[in-house]
Amino acid sequence: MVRWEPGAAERLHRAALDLFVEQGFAETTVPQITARAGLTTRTFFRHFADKREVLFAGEDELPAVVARVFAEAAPGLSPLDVVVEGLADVVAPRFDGLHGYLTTRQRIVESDEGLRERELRKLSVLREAALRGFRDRGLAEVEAVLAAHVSVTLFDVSLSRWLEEDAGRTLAAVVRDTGEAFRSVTGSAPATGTA
Amino acid sequence: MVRWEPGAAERLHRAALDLFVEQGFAETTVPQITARAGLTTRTFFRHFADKREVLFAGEDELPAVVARVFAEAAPGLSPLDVVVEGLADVVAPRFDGLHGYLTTRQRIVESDEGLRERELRKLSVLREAALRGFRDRGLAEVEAVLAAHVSVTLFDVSLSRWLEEDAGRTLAAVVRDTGEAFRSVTGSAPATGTA
DNA sequence: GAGGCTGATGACACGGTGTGTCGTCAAGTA
DNA sequence: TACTTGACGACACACCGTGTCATCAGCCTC
Repeated sequence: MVRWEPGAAERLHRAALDLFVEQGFAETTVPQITARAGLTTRTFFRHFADKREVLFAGEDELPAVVARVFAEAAPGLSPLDVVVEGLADVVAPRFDGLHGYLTTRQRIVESDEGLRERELRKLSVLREAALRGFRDRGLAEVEAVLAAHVSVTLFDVSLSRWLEEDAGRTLAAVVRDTGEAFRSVTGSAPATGTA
Repeated sequence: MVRWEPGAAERLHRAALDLFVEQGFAETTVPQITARAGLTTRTFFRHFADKREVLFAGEDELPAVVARVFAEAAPGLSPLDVVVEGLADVVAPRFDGLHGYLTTRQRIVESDEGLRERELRKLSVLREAALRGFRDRGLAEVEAVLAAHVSVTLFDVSLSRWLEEDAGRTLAAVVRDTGEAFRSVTGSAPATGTA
């Protein structure tokens, strides 16, 4: 006989999400989550650093994905091309099946200041990964920093736009579209990519 | 005879900053701060929403400054020129006398994850102010969003660079320099401003 | 298969955060 | 003098997050 039901982390995750949707994030306490999952409060904090972290589980792998973007980028591309092509080809496909989940998740995050803070911090971790990538490509420090900011901007804006759309387009398509809008608003030269 | 010494908020602010420098942010408790300021714990939370907010007091006025940037921007300028000129002429002068204070403040913020989260959230409030400004200038939604992101990037990067420098340059000079670097890394057309 | 090890969980205590509520009292106002 | 307004003290309290130790199923080893 098993002493505990398996999959504690996943049960906590589902219980937490259900409660966040039912009654709001701030109004949900950790004891409520663990009661629904059949565990103790202490166990919750063994799986998640804090209450907010439930909504960001599994995002730890994204920096590695960013690293792969730079590993696979052609040598001659401009910084902007690296970002747009990398986001569209490497990053975006990882999100395509998650439109539904990410939409409800987004609604929860936007309902709470603390969650928005955490989300911005997660994006800044991605920015640091991109910064390393641009440094390795030989960009000067200031330019690498700026390129990293632009990368995260394009990712963030593209994801937001994609989630606002009911369905239809892929995230990759939105990324390319957002990239064009970026070139337009900054007066940048058109893509030099291997179109 | 006065019942309480005046300037409770400022006393709390000074006591908190001193303690943060002496023993670190996380290691400092609110009761420690209020004891040093000669007040009670409850009173601390009447002046600051939470412990972190001590380090962001007085920044509530920045969105209004951003609004002024757009109110004073010449009609024909490109989005990038609006940002660079506005930051250099309107925003930067407000910081010039604060290099010393902002440096120690920055050191504290960088020492704590929670503080970095809060700082990013404050920047995103500025971004929303810039977004309204670009919308009012008639930019399409996507382009306004991207321009707002770029604005905050230039502000954030410029401020960081300025604080890293010992002294010498004004923040406005760093802003213009960062703007040039941005044009370089994104392949943008040079400034069309009233040089 | 007996013993030992490991890893996840329960149980308990505890300091710190942030809020609700009520009482107190100086200062301003009529 | 009487009333009102703030700012603060005092107290209680729920929740957050952590440290610590006991427990016990499953696995490994000999």
